[in-house]
Amino acid sequence: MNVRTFCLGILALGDATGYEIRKMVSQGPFSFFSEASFGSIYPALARLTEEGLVECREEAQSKRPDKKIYRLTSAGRAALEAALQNDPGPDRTRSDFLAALLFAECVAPERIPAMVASRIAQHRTQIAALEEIADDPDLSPAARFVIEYGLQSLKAARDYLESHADGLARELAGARPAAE
Amino acid sequence: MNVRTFCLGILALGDATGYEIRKMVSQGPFSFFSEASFGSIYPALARLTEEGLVECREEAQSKRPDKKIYRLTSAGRAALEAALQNDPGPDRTRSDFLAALLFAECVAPERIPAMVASRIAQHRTQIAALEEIADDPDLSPAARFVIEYGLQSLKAARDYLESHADGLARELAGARPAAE
DNA sequence: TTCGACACTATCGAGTCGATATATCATTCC
DNA sequence: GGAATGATATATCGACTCGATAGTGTCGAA
Repeated sequence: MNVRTFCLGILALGDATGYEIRKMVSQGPFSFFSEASFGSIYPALARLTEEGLVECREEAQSKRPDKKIYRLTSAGRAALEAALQNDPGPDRTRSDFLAALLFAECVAPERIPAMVASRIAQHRTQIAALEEIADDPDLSPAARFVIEYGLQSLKAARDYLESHADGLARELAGARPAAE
Repeated sequence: MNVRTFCLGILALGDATGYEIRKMVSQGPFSFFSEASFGSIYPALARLTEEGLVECREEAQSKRPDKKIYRLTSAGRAALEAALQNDPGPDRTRSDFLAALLFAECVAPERIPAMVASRIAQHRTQIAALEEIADDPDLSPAARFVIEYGLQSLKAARDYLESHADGLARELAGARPAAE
């Protein structure tokens, strides 16, 4: 799914500005499984407007810069439906942490325990943020499902780190006892 | 972590051709948390060679196209160590599936149960593939740790889908009973 | 009163993806 | 026997996306 389709989808949930779309992607219920920067959102919205899939009404505000509020057209809704027909590609996880672990093992193994500890903390923060979102009683069934899904896999990852960090440290230490 | 650093890291584990790097990224122990296409690997290797961080020896093969085997130089190893100093950014999961679920809810809710079912199948396949890799007794401690980590979070996701798919379907059906 | 956070727009260069091209051999299937 | 497929291996190109940056104004806090 490209940013284009993503914008269509978010606008299907309600009108929004580019700024709001960005906020949903980076903080809202979408935050843990998607990314999109202004550099892709604004051009996407511009092109979608050209093609008549979204409409834009400009709202001049006296106190702030103009708002451009985008709204899905019926052509846009049809395009979104079409895009949802083909089944979504596989999930892709990008983890610099795991990559760094593998590389560190052969370049700087002494750093590994600290890396794992720091990652556990990050996981806890992320879980807390998601749990806060999950508290909202107004979530739609699908939104709740998605958030719980993320929470479960995040917690599994955290639990794994917490219960196996020491084991890894021991193995690493054991493999190169001369280093100490 | 960019493809550049990624190549350095993989070469730290052993000499390789561009093709082999690609295979490790798309199939090996790296497959579930990283991606990189030829379009980024080859330019990265070329630049790394220019900069003296990797060396390339060409091996003319009679029956196949020439192999360009890349090897990390000591400068390359130093660069990798430096890159591993700054702690890795947060993990990012990109899930078109979850996005599609949220969008489908308001555009084509009747498709959701099929989408979930298809995703469960995909998860099982992915888990089986990872378990096969995990069977290798020669895995280094860190590699085993990384694979187990992936396996745990993948299984948690699968379990969640398996045990909550029906609930979601029921809620969806309940919310729009007139559709049936 | 200056500082930073927020709301809102937008662009640019560098990096990356996905498709495609080229070529040879091995295997498999009809 | 021959055709199709797929693995090994190289590499490029256009389109897309990221991350940084820039501008402009409000508001609250230090």
